[in-house]
Amino acid sequence: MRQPATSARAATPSAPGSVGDVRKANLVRVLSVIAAAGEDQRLSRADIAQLSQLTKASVSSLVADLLAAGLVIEIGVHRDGERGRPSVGLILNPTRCVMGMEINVDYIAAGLVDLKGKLLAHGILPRTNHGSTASEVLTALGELSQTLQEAARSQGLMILGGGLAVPGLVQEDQFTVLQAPNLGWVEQNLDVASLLPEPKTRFRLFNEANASALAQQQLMDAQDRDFLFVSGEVGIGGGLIIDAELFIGPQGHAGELGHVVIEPDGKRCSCGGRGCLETIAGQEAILAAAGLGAGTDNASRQERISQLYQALQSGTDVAVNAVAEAGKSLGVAVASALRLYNVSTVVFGGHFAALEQWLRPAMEASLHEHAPSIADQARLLRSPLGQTGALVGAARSVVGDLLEAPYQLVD
Amino acid sequence: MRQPATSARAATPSAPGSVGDVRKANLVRVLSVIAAAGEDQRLSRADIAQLSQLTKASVSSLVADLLAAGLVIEIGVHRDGERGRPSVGLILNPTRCVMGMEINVDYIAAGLVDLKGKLLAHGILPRTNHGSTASEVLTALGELSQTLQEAARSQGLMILGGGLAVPGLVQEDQFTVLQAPNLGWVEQNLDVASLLPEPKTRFRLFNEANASALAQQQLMDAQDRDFLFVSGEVGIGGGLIIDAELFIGPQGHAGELGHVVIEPDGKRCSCGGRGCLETIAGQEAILAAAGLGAGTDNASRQERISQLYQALQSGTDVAVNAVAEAGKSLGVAVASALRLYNVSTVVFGGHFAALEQWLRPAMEASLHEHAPSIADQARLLRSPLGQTGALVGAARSVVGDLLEAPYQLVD
DNA sequence: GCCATTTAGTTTATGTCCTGAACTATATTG
DNA sequence: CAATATAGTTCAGGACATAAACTAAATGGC
Repeated sequence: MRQPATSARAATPSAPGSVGDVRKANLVRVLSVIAAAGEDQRLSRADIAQLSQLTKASVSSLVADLLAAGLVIEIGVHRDGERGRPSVGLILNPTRCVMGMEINVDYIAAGLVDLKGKLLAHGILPRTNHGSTASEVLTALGELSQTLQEAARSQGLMILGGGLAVPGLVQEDQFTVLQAPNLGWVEQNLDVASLLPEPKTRFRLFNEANASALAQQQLMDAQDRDFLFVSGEVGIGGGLIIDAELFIGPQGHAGELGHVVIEPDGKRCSCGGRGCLETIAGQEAILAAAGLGAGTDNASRQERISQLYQALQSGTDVAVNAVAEAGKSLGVAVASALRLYNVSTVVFGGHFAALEQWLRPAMEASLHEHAPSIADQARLLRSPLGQTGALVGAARSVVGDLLEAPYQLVD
Repeated sequence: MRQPATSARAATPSAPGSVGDVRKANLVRVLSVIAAAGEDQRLSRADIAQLSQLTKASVSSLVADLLAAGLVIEIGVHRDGERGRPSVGLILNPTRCVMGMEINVDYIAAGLVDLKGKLLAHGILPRTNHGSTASEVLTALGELSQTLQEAARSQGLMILGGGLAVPGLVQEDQFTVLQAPNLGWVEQNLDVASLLPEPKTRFRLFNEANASALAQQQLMDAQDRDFLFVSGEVGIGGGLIIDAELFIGPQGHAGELGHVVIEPDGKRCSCGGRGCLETIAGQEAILAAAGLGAGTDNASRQERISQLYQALQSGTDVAVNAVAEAGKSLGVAVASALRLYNVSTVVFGGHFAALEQWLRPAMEASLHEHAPSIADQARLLRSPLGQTGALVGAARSVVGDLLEAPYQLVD
């Protein structure tokens, strides 16, 4: 069971090498040119020919297929003030979309993302998922999905596929969650068939940090082709983008920054190890260090987190120090990760984004202390992604798959 | 799914998408089938047609081009005991080769590697390169190369390209060594033009650990498509193979295991950081911990290393403990790296291979302590590569490039 | 108002390359 | 020596990109 390892993409058809493959490749080429166009840009066939290095004749023929497949539509345009025959604008079909979904510890979410990667509609439902079985959660998510499917119908949107993000290790090809300690799941098989209406063309399962990294990618400059996204949720996840592609490693679990060893003689971790980053910079670890550990005042985690922010705002030493300590450890983990991956940009999301002002000084100092030769080029960014980040990323990745295999939709 | 950055291969021609590209792809396909054949296997055109999924007609035509390019030769075969027209055997041209070279701290080396990846001839010249300028070392290497070129001439071998491995960070596209602290080099531009005879088709520069990883790959089972090679030389390098391709990261420096942070409050490292693996498990660190630090008895490093092995053989506590301590730290670094890369096989080369029996127990214990959930699946192997490893790997990689771009040689 | 100019897009002839089927070449078996 | 089996080549046909010619539809100058 060989997995496409580094990107989990439907690899270029490696079957025979016939002339037909050229057309497949060129369909992708044309489509990617159209997809890369700016928001209000309406490329003509002539523009595409120039950008894609194909001839006008080829482009016309390829575009005809894409129109037939419904991936692209024509928009008549009369360019004022210029001579010559006016061009016909071509854009990605705005009525085609993909459903993105997320199951997190404290909520479920779903939304519709168009072929441009824009979130058209979404719903977030608070829900305590820890302890629920997968099927219970999926039932709730299925209802949320139904609501969005109706919204899609009323707006004339066609749903072409779906992506689901969960906070844990996944085995994508079998729709299985291998481990999601924060959900209390071990080896849960997800029956995702009911989440989407027919005809879906593709459904994929993602780790939450990986999906968020994909969403973050959309927000970055086009030249930022490499970065590490660090997701501070209940656990600490990581998603790595290399050469503008998600790098997931041989079994799809690369980027697990939360279990990088920071203190060889440190505390026991939930993973069974010792001294992992999560034991110092995980949500519960920070809370505990700030004197707000589980059980304090019988408060829920949400309440304790609120208390933490209050304490930070008022400058309470124990809280400030707890976060600074986490920042120091994050700096160490980042130093090692940057060395191993050879990336120079790190984007922090989740509670790390929220804690930024208290985290950053210690983190930067630690990075300079432990890897001065790369610290100066390193960029540490705060992610603006909110609760919809993971679902958008999951959907966007499925959109990417569709755009890279348009011939599956061409008759 | 573009791939260039992660594998540094001559990417599939991403220019226009013409019918001619099909032929290029099919040339590669046919050639890779021939290259994948066993040592004594002589595939016929019919065999190739079956294995490559192409028709006999196509294969005949493609093979004709490969014969013309000199990459493949025919060997007449009469298969006894079978009916039908006998087949004509096809094998990679055994008279084509690539020169692999290495500059290390204590020696320079060069050798000829055929298209099958076999080392045909080689020379190793002890030389203290630390302190020499790049041009001095290259002059010496050029002489060694001349010797091998004469050997090649006398055996009728044609040299198609070359690869050079150095113990440091390289910028391949400019033939520049950015840093090689153990050679005392900073930003050295290598004038490699004189190292090879014309017509060379390709020359590449490698980090030593990366090149060794490529050589190790040749020794692994075909299904071992992912592993981390850890090279214990004067420094500690790493080479990562993902999905049977070298992963070098955005700037080509991924895998720097030597500067993973093991002890956040540890010793200052030569890289400027603190607590890096090299400060504990580097050659000098182990020697120092064993009471054989630089300057001891005015002995050279080679002599001190000999003393270390003697002390280990006789069970001297301080030496045994020094190596065990290094093993523990290696276990920590490996735990983090396996988590970040999601590979499960690690191969140890250089002095780590030599120290295996003293290193392994502590390393395994440490890995189980710090990452028990993955330690059981992890395989820690000892590399049998000797001093020719890096040069073979560098050459083999260039061979791979040639076999993946045969159309450059086809008229 | 008309014609030259300009740009968009289509049509057509051509060449490349793969495919499948027919065909040739060369062996073994009875 | 004929039947059979396997290897490899030849040839007609189709898919596709290309370049150049051609049609379509606007603007601008006179």
